[in-house]
Amino acid sequence: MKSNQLKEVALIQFALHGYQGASLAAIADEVGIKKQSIYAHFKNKEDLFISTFNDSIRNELEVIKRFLLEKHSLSLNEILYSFLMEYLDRYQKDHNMSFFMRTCFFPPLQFEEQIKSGSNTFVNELETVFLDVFDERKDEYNSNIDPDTAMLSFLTIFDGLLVEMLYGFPDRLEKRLTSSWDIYWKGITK
Amino acid sequence: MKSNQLKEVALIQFALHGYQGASLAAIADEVGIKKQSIYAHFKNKEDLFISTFNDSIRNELEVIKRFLLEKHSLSLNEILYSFLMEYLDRYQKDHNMSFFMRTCFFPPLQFEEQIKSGSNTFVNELETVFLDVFDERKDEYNSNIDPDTAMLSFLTIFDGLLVEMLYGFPDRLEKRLTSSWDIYWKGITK
DNA sequence: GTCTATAGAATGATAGAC
DNA sequence: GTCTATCATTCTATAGAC
Repeated sequence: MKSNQLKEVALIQFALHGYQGASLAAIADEVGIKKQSIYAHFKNKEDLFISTFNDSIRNELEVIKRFLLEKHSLSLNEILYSFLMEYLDRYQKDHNMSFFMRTCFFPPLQFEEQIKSGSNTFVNELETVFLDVFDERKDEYNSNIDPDTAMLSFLTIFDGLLVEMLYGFPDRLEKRLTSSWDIYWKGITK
Repeated sequence: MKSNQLKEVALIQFALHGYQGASLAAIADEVGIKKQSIYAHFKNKEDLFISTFNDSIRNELEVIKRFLLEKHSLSLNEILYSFLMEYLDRYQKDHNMSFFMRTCFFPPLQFEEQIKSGSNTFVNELETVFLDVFDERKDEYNSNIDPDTAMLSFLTIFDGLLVEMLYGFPDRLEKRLTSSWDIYWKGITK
């Protein structure tokens, strides 16, 4: 379907240049049609953008849930650490993360409310699925620590590593990952 | 000086709308001149942007160094925790952080190298000044932990909280701050 | 240093033929 | 559903008067 193809290309263009920086001409060009033909599939640029954003939320949650399902039989330590590594690695290959973060962190002001609502749904869902992980594995970390606390502090480190990834220095990211994990694991186990 | 005034307004416009989304007309308008008059102060839009960015790095480092100087007599625990709180609080009042993060995380592609060089300088300097803090206070946390590790994992949490701040839900940020701090402090002291 | 006038290109969008 | 033709608007930028 051509509208999906348009959304795929739009995702990359919006990720690279932002909403205002991405032009319909460039998107159409890469799909192999004229920019006017886009209007047969989407009402306007705003419509294309919001459709792309809604897809990207779904996609992002799906990737995370599939990961946790795959790793379900592993230990807490293995699940969490491999999640950090695999998710960070994905950034290089998949523009969905980049688009999603750019849009949530710095939304075009005319979409602010819609995007905030979407990102709120996303983070709530993310916290819920990770809380499950910590709830099911209470025997693998200090029993004095609330699962909610363990989950929230893990996700904060996750976000912090995303920032370092955005800065774009792989060596530094590597050092931050091992250091953060070292202190975090000490923190929830000792 | 009018060129400083232009940079101040440009900072806000770039922070809110990004490089492509901010127009010279809007910037000039807010300063009270015509857009053509900007060219008496800056060669072009790129020049205005890069000048604004270079100022913002200097400003950001200055704020951090001044903070650490002010709090120099406090304990490690107090310094780090108050840094997190005061820095996050500043985001609401000062567009410099917003502009700086937006530019470093998602640079306009034509400036990619210059911005990467600037952000590299910034993060290196940030790590250096915080390493000093940890080096001078080795008696306040577990002696088995390398100061570098303690510093890097602290800055990762700091970045993670910045992300939560960008999402824009103050209640959730508050919970993440207390949870992360709880686990982090356990991690470096026990 | 600021203004008016203007160029030249690109943008999002619409109308209508096929 | 895609095309050509076209429109209105906006954008960065330059030239030259004051």
